[in-house]
Amino acid sequence: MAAPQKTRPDALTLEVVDLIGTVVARYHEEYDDAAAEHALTGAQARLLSLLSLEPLPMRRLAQKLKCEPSNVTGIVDRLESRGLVERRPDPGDRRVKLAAVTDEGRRVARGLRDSLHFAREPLAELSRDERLALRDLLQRMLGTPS
Amino acid sequence: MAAPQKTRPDALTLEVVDLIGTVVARYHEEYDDAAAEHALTGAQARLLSLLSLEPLPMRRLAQKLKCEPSNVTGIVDRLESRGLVERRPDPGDRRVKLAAVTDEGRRVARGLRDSLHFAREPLAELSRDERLALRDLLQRMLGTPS
DNA sequence: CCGAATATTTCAGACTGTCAAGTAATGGGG
DNA sequence: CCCCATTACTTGACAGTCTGAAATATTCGG
Repeated sequence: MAAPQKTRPDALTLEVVDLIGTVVARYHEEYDDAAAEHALTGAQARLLSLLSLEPLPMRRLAQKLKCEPSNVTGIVDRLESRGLVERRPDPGDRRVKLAAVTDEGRRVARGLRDSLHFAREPLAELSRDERLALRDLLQRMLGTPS
Repeated sequence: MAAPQKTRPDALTLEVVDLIGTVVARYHEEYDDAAAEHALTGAQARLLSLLSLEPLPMRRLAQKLKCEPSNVTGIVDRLESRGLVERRPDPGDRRVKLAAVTDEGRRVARGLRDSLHFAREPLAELSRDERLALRDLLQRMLGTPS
């Protein structure tokens, strides 16, 4: 794993990498479209989706979104000003602010998830067996513990 | 509008969608890291890679990057100020400006491509047969005509 | 030759992101 | 108990990406 062997990837690998690039592009396209339908940016949609599962401290949000906490402040500000998210004190630690979806935010998050599920359905092209095979291949590729 | 049938996706489909989300996240992470190694942003790296194949009019660049032409102006400006890209007149149409990589830009683009090929090697986990299977599944999923 | 269409740029504005500095609260050691 | 290093969050300044509208130059059909 350590020593980086810069061997030229073969044609097949390049082809697969290219296909993954296409998947990534399409995924984004559809994600951003779904977000835009609800007047959200991509970052706002991701944050809202995270919060729809459970309230989180700002710091945890930053970790999950892989960005600086100061950035999260702005995104939560914008969602809060639209009434989709609210800040609450953490009863256990007064330094902490918990971001939580409002009822309206939950509604929007649900709509977003539905658009996404429907939009992401290039998978409909595949049979159940093929989806199983694809799942296993992706898991192996990602080094998922099976 | 083609009436959207909002059938609930089954658990397997959700699982695959989730895996694809993970792939997308990892792809980005590695792409941005590779770009950062060369002091480029993601957008600059994408544009430079496009141009390393052939010079393109600003208009075409905007189409390929799926953004407004006015946006491309700024990205090319920044690359040009670093000597990685240059603007040339189009001999056939004086309205058009062709963006082209410089020698230095070509070098950086090559370095970028190499980092990427190496970085994107979660595929190394897969055997040749598995990569073949993955390629076919992705092609079917994307409905590739080619 | 004129006017519509096209290619690019410029500008204003919104959002995402970084970093550095500031405020508030926590908690452990003297 | 109090101090102070640490932690959580916010603020402000700045860079980059993106959009949309307006300005300029050029092309091209009639």
